[in-house]
Amino acid sequence: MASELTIGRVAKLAGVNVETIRYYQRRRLIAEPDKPHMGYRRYPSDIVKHIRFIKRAQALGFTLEEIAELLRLEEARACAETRALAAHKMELIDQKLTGLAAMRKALAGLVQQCDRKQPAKGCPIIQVLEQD
Amino acid sequence: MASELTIGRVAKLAGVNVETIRYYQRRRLIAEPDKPHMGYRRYPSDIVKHIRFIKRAQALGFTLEEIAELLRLEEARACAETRALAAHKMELIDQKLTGLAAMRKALAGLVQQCDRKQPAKGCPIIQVLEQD
DNA sequence: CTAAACTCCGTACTAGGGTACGGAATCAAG
DNA sequence: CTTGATTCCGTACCCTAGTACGGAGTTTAG
Repeated sequence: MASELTIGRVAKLAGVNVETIRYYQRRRLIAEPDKPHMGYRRYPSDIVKHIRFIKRAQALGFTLEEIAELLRLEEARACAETRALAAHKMELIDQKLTGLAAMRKALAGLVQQCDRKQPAKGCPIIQVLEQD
Repeated sequence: MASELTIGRVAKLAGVNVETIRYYQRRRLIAEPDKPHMGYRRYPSDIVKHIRFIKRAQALGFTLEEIAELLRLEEARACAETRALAAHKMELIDQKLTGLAAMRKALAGLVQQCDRKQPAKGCPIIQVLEQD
């Protein structure tokens, strides 16, 4: 393992854009390989797992900044902190869920009113938006 | 009604920043008053309702672009299209709700695993993120 | 009348997560 | 060896919804 890959091969293997890898390096989410072999980077194949880690964490709702923190915690084997980060993220997701559910309910009510309304009484949705 | 207001008074009455009003003008969400009286805009007091309309629509999850559309539909008294816009927005919200609920569930599972795990078996959250 | 407050305008900046561009150098295939 | 693909780098740009800035002109209160 740890054979040497070019950035393009890493990108293909990880399913991301080359630019994304360069971006993650700038954000310090992944290390830049030490020896720019004749000016070109060579990556250990582990880097692909690393990128997949990032993508999985994103799918769980973490931002890149939080993922940087997760990676530090991984290194430190700090399970308690990791748990706390996940729990905190869960709370934020709960808040978003609550807000969206309220929006959904309000919209559903308006759409229903539209379907029940007597013609020539004006659009109920517009009326609600216009109300004082 | 329709007394003349300065931009600052409009902002205060509508509860937004002066810059926000200028921004809405650039986005063509609100009309720029015709007579820049000595270089200064004068707004009819109706504009305040108009801005509140925008803010209410935002609270329902509409983007400014969609709100521009809503305003056109208001003018056209096009209730059917308005209903369609609201229904579409509701679908998008449903999609977001589904995605967030999945995230929440995954995170909740991971946090629970953390609480049940035997020490020295590694952090379950990290393990899931690392998995192949 | 003077000073403070307000308004004008265009432009730049914020967050988040990348994508696109362009010229130079280098690598790989035929 | 030549051609085309890849890589390098920095910088600019995309989206959304504003906010901030700075200098000049104007209005209003004291």
